[in-house]
Amino acid sequence: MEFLPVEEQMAIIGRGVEKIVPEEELAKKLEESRKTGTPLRIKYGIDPTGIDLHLGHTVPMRKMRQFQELGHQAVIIIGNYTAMVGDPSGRDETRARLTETAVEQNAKTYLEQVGKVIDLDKAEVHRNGDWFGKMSFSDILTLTSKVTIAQLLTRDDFSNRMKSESAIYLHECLYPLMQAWDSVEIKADIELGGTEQLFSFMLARELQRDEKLPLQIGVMSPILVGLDGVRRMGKSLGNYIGIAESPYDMMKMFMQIPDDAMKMFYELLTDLPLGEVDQILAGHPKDAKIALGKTVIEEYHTGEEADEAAARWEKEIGQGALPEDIPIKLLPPSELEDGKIMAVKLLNLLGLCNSSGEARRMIAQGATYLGEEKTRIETHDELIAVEDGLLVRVGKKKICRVDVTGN
RNA sequence: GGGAGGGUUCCAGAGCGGCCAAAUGGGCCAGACUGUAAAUCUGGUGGCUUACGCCUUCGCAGGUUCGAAUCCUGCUCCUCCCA
Repeated sequence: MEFLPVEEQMAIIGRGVEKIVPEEELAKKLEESRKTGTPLRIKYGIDPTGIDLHLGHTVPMRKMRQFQELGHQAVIIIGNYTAMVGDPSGRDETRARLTETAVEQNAKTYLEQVGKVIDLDKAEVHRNGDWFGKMSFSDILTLTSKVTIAQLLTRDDFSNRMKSESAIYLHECLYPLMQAWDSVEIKADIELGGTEQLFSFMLARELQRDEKLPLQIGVMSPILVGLDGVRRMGKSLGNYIGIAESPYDMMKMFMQIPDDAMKMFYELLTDLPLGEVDQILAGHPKDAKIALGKTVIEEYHTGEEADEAAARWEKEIGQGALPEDIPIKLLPPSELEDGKIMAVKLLNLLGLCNSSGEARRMIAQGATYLGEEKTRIETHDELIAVEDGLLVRVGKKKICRVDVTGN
């Protein structure tokens, strides 16, 4: 097996990485691997806790792919047991525990998605239940005797919870230990993850030392921010772009990120040379954002689809053209009087507003429009003459056509 | 087992027995602005009603009172402290 010179490998690995600990050992490992022709074992663990992976997850995953391209061995851990605990990292409350079957289902869809980024044919995939499931209680005792409570409590997430008097459950304390033990089991040389994983990564080294194994190195990516550009991209915050989403949906979301966040997105989600990125960012922010969206969308869909999505965005949002797919909502003709209906009732019946109170508010705020030419509805008791195919919209996002014919 | 403090509208978090559908902040929605955004500013954010108004909500169940989110009793759940 031929490997690139160490410096070249380091350059690729170093991109978009916040911390490598301990950094000096990485070069040594690479050196060693190159000399002996042995690929390094790169670990990345995912807990199948939900269904959708989002771009935040892809940051370490992309790093993994780069390692693969450099000729190293990808080792994916499906944390089916850790998922049952719930990672306390960066959380201020206990995660709901998942059942074994739910986890198993998630694991399947996860792998499909992971396969979009990582070359699964060349990767080892393990479930940590394979070893944790076999542990006896005394094995667990041995493992738990490696860490002190004080060590655990130094972690931010735990100490914050202590301060705010919220609960820390015993099983949560095992999480970092379990994650660390995975590294022992698979003899990891390098582990990928976000910066919040530092504690577990270091713990893994201690366990490996105990087992007389080579110590792993942590390669930690920065935390990708979400659509708000501030908080981390995460499912619970609802600010994420899922990798299974349609090209157009992705494009819309990309266009929503704050300008300032673009640089980070470029760095972490694309392979474009950073010099080129700077050039793009020096241009018009809107163009830069479209280019960003296209580049990323291409990875999960096709180039044509990415182009289409961009064109459609330009048309529908940029120029305010009508969307391609306007839902048609039935309005029972019996609701009409002389072909007319009260504005509030109309919005409510079409499901554009959840209650007539909301409809009233929307109208008062000037958020309701009729027809192609976007005539505003002025008052809540206005009588609207409804014709088949009438376009009704509320705000920017809700729109439909009325069907009064009953078919 | 003992003690203390809590459970309020999406979240956090105020709340004097009447002026509480309930402060404030966040989130979210809308409007203005704009290159999409962000930021900013403005408004909105239980339900029903054309309107006056009405109805349901403050862990649960009762009670005191003309009147309770606010007082009392029981239950329940949560957190902390001592053992």
